[in-house]
Amino acid sequence: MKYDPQAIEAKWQKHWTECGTFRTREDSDKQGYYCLEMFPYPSGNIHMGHVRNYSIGDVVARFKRMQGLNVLHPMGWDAFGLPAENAAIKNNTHPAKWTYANIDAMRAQLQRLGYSYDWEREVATCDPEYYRWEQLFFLRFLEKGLMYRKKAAQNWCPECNTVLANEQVIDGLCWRCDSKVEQKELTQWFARITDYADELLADLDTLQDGWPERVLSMQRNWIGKSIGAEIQFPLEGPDGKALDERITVFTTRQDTVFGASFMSLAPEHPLMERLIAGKEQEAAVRAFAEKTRNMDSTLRGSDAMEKEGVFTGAYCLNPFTGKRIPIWAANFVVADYGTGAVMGVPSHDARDFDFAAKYDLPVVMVIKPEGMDAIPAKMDAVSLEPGVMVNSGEFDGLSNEEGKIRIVEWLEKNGYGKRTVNWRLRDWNISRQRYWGAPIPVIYCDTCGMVPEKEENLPVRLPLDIKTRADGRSPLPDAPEFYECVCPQCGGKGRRETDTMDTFVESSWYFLRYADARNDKEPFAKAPVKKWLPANQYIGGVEHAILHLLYSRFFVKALRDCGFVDLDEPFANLLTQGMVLMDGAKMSKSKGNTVDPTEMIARYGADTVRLFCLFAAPPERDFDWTESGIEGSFRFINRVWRLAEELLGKVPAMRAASSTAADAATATARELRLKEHATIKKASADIAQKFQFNTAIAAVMELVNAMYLAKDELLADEGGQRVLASAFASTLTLLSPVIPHLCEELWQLSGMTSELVDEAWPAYRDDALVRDQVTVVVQVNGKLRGKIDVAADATREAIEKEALAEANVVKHLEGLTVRKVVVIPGKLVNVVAS
RNA sequence: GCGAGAGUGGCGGAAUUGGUAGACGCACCAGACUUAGGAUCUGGCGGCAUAGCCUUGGGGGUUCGAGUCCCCCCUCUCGCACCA
Repeated sequence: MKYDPQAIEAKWQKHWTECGTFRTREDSDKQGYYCLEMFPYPSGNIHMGHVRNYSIGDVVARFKRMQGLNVLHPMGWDAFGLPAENAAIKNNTHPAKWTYANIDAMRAQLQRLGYSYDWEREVATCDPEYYRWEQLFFLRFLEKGLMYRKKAAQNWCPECNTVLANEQVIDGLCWRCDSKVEQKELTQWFARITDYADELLADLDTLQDGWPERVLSMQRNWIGKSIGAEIQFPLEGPDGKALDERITVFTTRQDTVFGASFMSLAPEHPLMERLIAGKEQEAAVRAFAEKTRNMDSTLRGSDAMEKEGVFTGAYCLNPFTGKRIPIWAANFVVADYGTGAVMGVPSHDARDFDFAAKYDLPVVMVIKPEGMDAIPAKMDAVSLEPGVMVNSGEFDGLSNEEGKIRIVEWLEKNGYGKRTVNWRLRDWNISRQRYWGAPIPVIYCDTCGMVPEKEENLPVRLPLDIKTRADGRSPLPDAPEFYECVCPQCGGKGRRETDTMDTFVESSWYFLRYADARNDKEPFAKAPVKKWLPANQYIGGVEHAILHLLYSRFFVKALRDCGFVDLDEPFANLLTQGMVLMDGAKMSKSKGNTVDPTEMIARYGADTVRLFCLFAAPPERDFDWTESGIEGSFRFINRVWRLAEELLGKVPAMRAASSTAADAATATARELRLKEHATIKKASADIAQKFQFNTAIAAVMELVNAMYLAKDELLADEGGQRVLASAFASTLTLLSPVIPHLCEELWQLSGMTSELVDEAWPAYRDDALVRDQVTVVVQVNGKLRGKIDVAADATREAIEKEALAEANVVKHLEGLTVRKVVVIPGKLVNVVAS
């Protein structure tokens, strides 16, 4: 009988659906296990990246199930977002229609792969039954001050016609369409993620064991905590005395403050106008500021940009010494980091050193490196070494680390500054000027100002009977049927907010909704969330290392503080799977190097596609899709199929349980039985400890190879047949999470009345792993010279004696004196001789 | 510059954590079966001057023994960055 994956897979998929095999039981007394994969954007077609992601997840889910856990394995759709709108415009349809059709198509594709999802918990974020809860969260966040509106320069993508969060601007370009991002002054809604900066950073330590170091480090970088001080430099008045007005700088090197020889301000600094007004430098500074402003933002942030500055004509005073310090406008000072002002210490900062050299500013050493005798009169290079404070008045002689603390104490005592922490993280702009998103539930009223929508009026529905605009701009501001409303406060005429929420808001909590997906009274009840979260395993691409994974962590903490959950972190363990490449490059439509999973399934079946995705490389690494590679996986599956056919015809004992030592009477039978148990041991460890599916599969391949070699001999007697049957049953069990359809079919053909999905994961028997003879390798001075077979329980002395007698060993010892013999029983002997 | 990860056959990748380097698969070669083989089965397959020698990016070191541990260097990938 030919292996017919299409028929087999259809049969079992139908069976699983009809029996509700993968429906998660809330009433089970088994321990729960939440296996979560990043939900897809419903583009209409799954790609190989999805197949890889979800195949990994499915093996984990099925494996944990077989280990006796009650598994929650849900799937849903990240269904709002721009592509739907763009596609709708292009194809003259509606985003909702397009999206729901895509969801249907992709659901069918995922089902065709045989994934063990509980489809009854499916969520689509564009469903009002989903986003109504998000609007509720928004209102509660608003109440708590975690959402707020502010006017500021924002990242604006002219192509997408919307603002972008900082996290969505990559090298000055839009993350989605690669257009150059512009700055635009707008009033926008922000989530106060910076309130959680400290906790988001600190809690990364609790994820140390479960998350990849790479992701932790990326998040640390992004949050960007730096500890230092704010120092206030009074401006110099016309009489040379200090004014009340001060320039505040942020520095991490307050210990070098005595070496400050210039002050540099961002050209956009708010004090700038005042400083230059009426001075002879005024025109020059203006021109410089203009030039800097017009500079390409990507160029301004690059190494290539020349560091330039212009003297403003104004001075400030060092609060420690009263020394005059010239104030410069400098193009390298970033207006929105720190305070937009930097004290220039050329002696101990590389950039300041270059700047001082260029404009001939003084360079004074204030930190003398350890081991240096005299303070050099002139510094010809920057010094970044730790050391002892010099030229620093009362602080002379302190180590610079001690100095940091003492300087801060002085600042705080004298009112010239304080210890401070500066963050790179900025609040999350969640407003989007697009149509296909969740409406922000607030109303603007001429009398009352901004008024939150009443909770009982949720959801604020996104109107579906509305035509999208050809230019991509949101139709909502032109849709009175949407924005015209009654002010919830005064009953007067109100106007709804027409911005929608960033789709990353939806994906920041979908994993909570899965725990209680059909609840229509509240976003989720507390009990199921407590039961299932944090998710035991989260699996997805590393491209979300910052965006989605940081937002979700923030969201959970904010929900916790609003009383919705009792949870600090959403994902206990994270696996970031590698990309699927083709000819060394990421598969992409523009490069034309894609492989369509649907086509591969039609040709080989889902099991083969799953097998190849898992076997080709360890999950976290990228792998190259190759035609011959998937052929190899198909060949292996056929090999298992043929082996089954052969055994089914000849082995009456296929139904037998695990073979016994008595069955394994011959050497070949003993070897195969040992191999069976060794394979169980290795495959279990590879999957359980490291999700190394590739080596687990390789081990089973070895077992199959061994069965091929042994079968003719073992088929001869009943004991041998039982050993074969047992090994084959183990093969099916071990492979079932990877290629479930084939295994289930062969299990049934073997006469089993149970189903493999309900079988327990096999356990190996220690006694089956015991050998009476073992091979020990013999080295002479670390070089392999021979092998000996000895009894497994042979003494060290016996092994040593045997080793020294081995012919090739004897030859290599000729003329040498044995100095030492290292014996590792069961492994090797190393004869040290000279 | 800072941070993280990685460098092993023609290729994807293994190596029980200091103990036979190259499991398993791909590609390739040979044999068997066959009317046929792009099917299947069996075997071979790092390199070389082949009783042996060399070999895990390069160079040192520790050790009876190093892909694995330590030091120095090189290359690549990713993230952050005139960040004060």
